[in-house]
Amino acid sequence: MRILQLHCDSIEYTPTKKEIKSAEEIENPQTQRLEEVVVAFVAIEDGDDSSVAQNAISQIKNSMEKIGCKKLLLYPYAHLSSNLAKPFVAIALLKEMEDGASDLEVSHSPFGWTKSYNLKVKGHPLAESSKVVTKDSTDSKDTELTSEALKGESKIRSYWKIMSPDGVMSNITDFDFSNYKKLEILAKYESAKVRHVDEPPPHVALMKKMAIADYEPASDSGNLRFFPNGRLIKSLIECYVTDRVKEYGGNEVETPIMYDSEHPSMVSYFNRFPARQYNIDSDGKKLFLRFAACFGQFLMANQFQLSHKNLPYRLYELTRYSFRREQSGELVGLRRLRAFTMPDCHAFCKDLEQAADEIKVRFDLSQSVLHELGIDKSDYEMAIRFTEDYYNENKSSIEELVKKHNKPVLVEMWTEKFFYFVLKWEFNFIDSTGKASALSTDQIDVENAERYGIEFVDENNTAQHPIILHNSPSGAIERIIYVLLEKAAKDIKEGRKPQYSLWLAPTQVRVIPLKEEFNDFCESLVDKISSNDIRVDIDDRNESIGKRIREAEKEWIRYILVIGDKEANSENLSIRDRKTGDVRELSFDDFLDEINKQTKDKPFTGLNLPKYLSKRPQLMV
RNA sequence: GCUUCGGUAGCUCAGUCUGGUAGAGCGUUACAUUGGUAAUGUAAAGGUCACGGGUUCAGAUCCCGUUCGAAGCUCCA
Repeated sequence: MRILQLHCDSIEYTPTKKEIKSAEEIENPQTQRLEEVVVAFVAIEDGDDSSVAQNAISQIKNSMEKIGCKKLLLYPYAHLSSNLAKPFVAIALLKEMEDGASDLEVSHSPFGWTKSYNLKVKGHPLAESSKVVTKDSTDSKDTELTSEALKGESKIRSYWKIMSPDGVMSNITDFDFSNYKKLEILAKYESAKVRHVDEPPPHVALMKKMAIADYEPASDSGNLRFFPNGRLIKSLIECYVTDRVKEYGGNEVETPIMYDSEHPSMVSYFNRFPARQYNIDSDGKKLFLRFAACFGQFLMANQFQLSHKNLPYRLYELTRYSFRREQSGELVGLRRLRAFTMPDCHAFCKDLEQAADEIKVRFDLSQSVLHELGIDKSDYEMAIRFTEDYYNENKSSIEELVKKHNKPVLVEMWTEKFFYFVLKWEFNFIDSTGKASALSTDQIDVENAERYGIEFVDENNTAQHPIILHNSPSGAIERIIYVLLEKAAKDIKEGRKPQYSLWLAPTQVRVIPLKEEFNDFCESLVDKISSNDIRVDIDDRNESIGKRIREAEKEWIRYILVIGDKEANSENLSIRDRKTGDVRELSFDDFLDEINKQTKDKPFTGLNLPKYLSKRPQLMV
């Protein structure tokens, strides 16, 4: 950071025009005049951080004390350096310096504007000085860039409670958890931050063994690859969630995966929520990979002409991918990734009342989607967080959500609004190692409509900012697969057969010819079955019948048809049902019915592997 | 990101403490076998012991660094 400090009789400056896109918004670009003031021209350089800003402001304050001046103007002045920091960093640090001098009469001239100015510098020896403050010259115990938002977060004050379905709140220490063990884990996990695990989560081995997904060493950590089985499962889940959101009223859109971090909306957002994101330098443009679908949808909604009659209006996108550069130590299998697929549905509502109605609809949608994916209420615990003010004014609508869940929920009450939302709920899956992971979530956002300039015209023909809800009905798709695999691992551990929901099974029916001479018969049988939208394959390998059945079992294939003389000459099919382990006789049509009943209302896609096992490479053991 | 532990055949792992010819099972390939509801038999191929450096007559083994993974911490808009 470079500073030119001048003790002036007076300064007069006039903002004339914005120099960069991310220039600070100002109310009135009028001429400002200050008298008996220290003007600090400041250039914030690449690499400067919070510690540099603190150091700089304390040096300025020191010298001001010497000359006995109480008035400070921070004047962002790019021309002192050729190695400037990114604007959003600069704005944050400037703000931090201003806050650090709140005991003085302090102000700053607008950032990012061309200004004309006129100043009269005093004639005493200490009137002019320059300073260079760098990280090296600063005691750098805090090397991370700490913005106001991050510092604010550590200062957040909140109270943890448990709310029963009847709306009664109790302290965590008073609540009887004996019937709610998982809620107790969540409560301890969140509030006391108690975590101890000494084994890797079992889904990591399963995702490889079942040839679903694996780490890709040639990429960055947390960027997985999905094998044909995994792609098929993921694709079906993606389709299903999208279908359900569209049915609810979401309009699917597609937006870019990278954004300009110097775009004004981003600057303001980053200033509030500095992210760990992937950055890309492209021809001098500072791009970042999106970490949510919010930007794309908000920037799009900004262009829409909205009337109160259009609301609630719902936009939806399934991001493949969202990127978050999570700390390397936090990445695990399919639970926590750096690149993940996230359904994200925003509802623009005209006021808090409409938002409270809308959030109920989405709450039901989320529970229903999870249920159909194979995740029941008993598998997750609900947490709800809100500001004290929101609670006092909307008590009954909060209680209604808790009542819908019909189990006690973890409550976090914030004394102030720290984030952009006033309420947030989420469903947390607790795995066998006691780790909590959020699945579905919804938020009531009262800030971003203004930040992104989203407006609707109300009944009185006045422009207003809508309230925005942020719902992911399922949470990340990878995380859904993680939950399904963790549940399967639990089944294995407790002696039950793990299984896929039939609509998600990579192979639904396997046909095994007893001898080569039945291959033709099997071929036509398989064609007949697959023409009814069923994923069926043929194990034509030269292996014993026992071995081929065993391998089908290991792949969790629900139905096995062994074809020999008896079957080739029979009207009926002999079906080995893995669920029971028995062999049943069924007519072809009854068999189709049985399958269709289980896959009804679910998306279908064809077999994603070679039809013949003899043509299939082994991907994983 | 920090601390700790780990990386040996395609996979799962022994061997490392105590330095001296690279091991097993599964899988793969070939041949035989044509089966009746959870593993047919025989044989073969397959390894710069993660990468780079050091100590030593000699390093998978001991030491240092890097990288990837795991657990804990921190974090999760």
